[in-house]
Amino acid sequence: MARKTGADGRVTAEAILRESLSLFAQYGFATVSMRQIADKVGVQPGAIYQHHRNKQQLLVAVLDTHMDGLLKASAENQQGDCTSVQALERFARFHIQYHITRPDEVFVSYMELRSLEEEGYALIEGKRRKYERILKSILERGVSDGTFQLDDPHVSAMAILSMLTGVNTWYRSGGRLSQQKIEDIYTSMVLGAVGHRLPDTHS
Amino acid sequence: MARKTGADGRVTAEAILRESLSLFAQYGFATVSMRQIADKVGVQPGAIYQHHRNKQQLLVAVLDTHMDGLLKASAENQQGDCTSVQALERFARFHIQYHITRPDEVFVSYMELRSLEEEGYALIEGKRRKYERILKSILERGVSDGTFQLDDPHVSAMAILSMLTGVNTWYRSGGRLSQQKIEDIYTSMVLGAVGHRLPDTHS
DNA sequence: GTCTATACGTTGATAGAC
DNA sequence: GTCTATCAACGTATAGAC
Repeated sequence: MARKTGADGRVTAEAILRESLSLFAQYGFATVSMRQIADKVGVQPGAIYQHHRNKQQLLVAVLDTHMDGLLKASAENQQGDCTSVQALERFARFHIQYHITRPDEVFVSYMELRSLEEEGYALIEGKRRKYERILKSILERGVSDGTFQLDDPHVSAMAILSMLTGVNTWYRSGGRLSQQKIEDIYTSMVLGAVGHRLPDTHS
Repeated sequence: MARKTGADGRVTAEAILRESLSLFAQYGFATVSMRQIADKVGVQPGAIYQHHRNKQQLLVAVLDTHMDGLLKASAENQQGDCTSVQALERFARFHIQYHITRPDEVFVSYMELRSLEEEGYALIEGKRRKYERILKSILERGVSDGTFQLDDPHVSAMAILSMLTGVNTWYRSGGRLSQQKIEDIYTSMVLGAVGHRLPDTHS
């Protein structure tokens, strides 16, 4: 049969990433078939292989797109001079904002690390480490200028990231609390956890 | 061919749960086949259906076993009178100890919630909520007796649980830090996050 | 770039012998 | 309770026409 004339490759490419992300988030990478993705995009399964070598590379592309977006946005967020407390607060608010508004991307990025084979894992894990280092640097600065009290910047960074990213396990938009309020609570907890006191958020 | 004589059903049943857990942790529920499990156990695929109605019920059994163990151990840990600070510290140390020594169970319990169908999900989620409520109660007590400063016990409980459970994403036994030290660091961060100060853990 | 058609392995689950 | 044998459905990926 004839091919679909007038089809735009870039549109298809974007649709593949978008629908893959959505399906992976809903059912998990292992469960989703190339057929399902093709159906959602509106092409035949074989057409996906025009854009990605195989299913594994499709997953890598999805995760890599997310990590690049995160690193770029976080770099923009961290520019400008500020104290270590301000930097930590800014980081915490940024992280929550970015993650809370992208539940699918975040979910897939954390859940499907295990589905990555060696090469893709190294790529994504490298970018994740780069992001973690941003927070670790802030903590180290706060320790050396005496603002924060903590024993181990690396462990504290990991703990804080787990705590912040955890919002996504319970937050649903339109819930009891505004996004602003959630940011406030988490920021206050993060500052407390590193041994810094806010004047008083409890009133 | 003849059946394997002298086989003990209870031994097989335990082996199925044990090997399923291990395989689910390593490869993910969706990826693991009944054949793989049967191979590890040393039986034929059909034999598993003597113990579990289908693959889904096998997953439910694995997760339910974990949740029952967690709830039982946590109930034992929380008995006896103590202040709210002591209760929180005891909870934090318990949670880390329990989770850090059972990486597979914890990993599967968090990752495969999505693989549960309605009925099984309700069962497991109910037990998870029950566990969360233990921490929430401790926080509420600490707020009402003026020991903790926090705005929302529910959100704080979720944040603390994310932080504590997060140890499992980076901790590997035999690493740089002793388990005791890790407990100390996390406990100190938890107490800080709820607005309570330790004398000085930084020396 | 997209299509149809298809190769070919693997899946969950069942039937019936022992 | 375990075995062998088997089924129908579905998986990824490729080949070659248009």
